[in-house]
Amino acid sequence: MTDHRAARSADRTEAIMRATLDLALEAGYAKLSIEAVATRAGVGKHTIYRRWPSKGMLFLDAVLSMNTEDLVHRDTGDIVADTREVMIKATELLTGPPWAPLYRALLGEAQHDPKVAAGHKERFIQRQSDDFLRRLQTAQEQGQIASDFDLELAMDLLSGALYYRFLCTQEPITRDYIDRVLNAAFTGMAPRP
Amino acid sequence: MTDHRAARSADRTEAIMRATLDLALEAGYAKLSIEAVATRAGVGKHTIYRRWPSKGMLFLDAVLSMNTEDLVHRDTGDIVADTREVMIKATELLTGPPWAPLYRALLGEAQHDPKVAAGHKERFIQRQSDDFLRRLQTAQEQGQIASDFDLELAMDLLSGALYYRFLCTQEPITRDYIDRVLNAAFTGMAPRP
DNA sequence: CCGGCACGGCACGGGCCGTGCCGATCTAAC
DNA sequence: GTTAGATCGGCACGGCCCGTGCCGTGCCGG
Repeated sequence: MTDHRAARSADRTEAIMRATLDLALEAGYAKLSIEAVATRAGVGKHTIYRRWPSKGMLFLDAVLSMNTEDLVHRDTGDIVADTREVMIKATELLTGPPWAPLYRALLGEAQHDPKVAAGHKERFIQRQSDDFLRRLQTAQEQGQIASDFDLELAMDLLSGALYYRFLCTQEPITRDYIDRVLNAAFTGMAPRP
Repeated sequence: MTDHRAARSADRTEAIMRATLDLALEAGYAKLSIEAVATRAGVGKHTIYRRWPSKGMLFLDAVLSMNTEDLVHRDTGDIVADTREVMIKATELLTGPPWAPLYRALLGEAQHDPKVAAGHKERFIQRQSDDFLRRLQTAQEQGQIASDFDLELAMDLLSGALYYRFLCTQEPITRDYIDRVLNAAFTGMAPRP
């Protein structure tokens, strides 16, 4: 049966990604080596090189195999509340254990490897942005966002503040901070008469 | 004379950092090795290890040895124009040749090495933020920014959008984009009656 | 029964790590 | 002037990991 062959192959792939995440959590991404992954997964190095072209792409697949189905914007009619909900969930997921060091290492690797950067953008950022943009459009049509406001820029402002904290200042992102970001982005810096 | 000793030492330090930048520009940070730097600088490996604890910290010093004196906010009385000027200068400096790949690699390394992250934050981010915050306070006192607006958040919104583009989506940051960011941050997303 | 295919295991040359040791050079103290 | 100390470049080492061959095995499809 071909099913058996495919199933065996999928099992191996999953075992390799599992071993990758385990080792990365134990010793850090810097210490991660193909040899160690192969040994941990009970697999020959060829079996890894046959599936992934580099350590970065393997790590990308491993990290993105996590469940992100619940990072979807609901539509309760309140754009601020719905956005806040997803921002909190995303922050807790990506900057809390166990994913914080993994996601941080992934973004770090993306700065060194363009293929990892492209994969992350296409398979994670893009996916979240599309969903977010759809929700923003609905809100704009309902008059909850200024009709001439650039929605792509809204995403950059909101996401940017969180990523800036995560990647540059590396300070904790609290719920209070998220509230302040939302409030600031909606009210704007300009003085109100 | 002690001057001679200190001068020789400083010369070596500078030669090592120079060789580091040269090699990083030629072959990329990933290919950078202490051995190659030592050979290029005409120096023993010990001389490098005596000065820096890791490749990351050497690279941090090398990159930060660039001139950033001109990234200072002027005060012409127009906060938008002054901010725009620095945002453009900073973007051209950090995302254009020859510093783009170097600064990108530095941020990538900062995700793997906490000491590099701390050094970058303390010696670059903090320096820029302090200057920016001072200029924002003046503007707020003059009524160009809403009196109750969180100025730290203003920096996160403006800087965040640029860093998000640079590190996550890796799309070009044009002057038009900077203008749109400024405009969006000042007007806010909320509908205006 | 046999052909092919993916596999685990092993070994290889090569590169770089971080660390010792050596001899040369220069400084500072006596 | 001589000597003790510090710093240097050069060299070599064991160790780790890279990416790639090769071999023998077991499982599937024909």
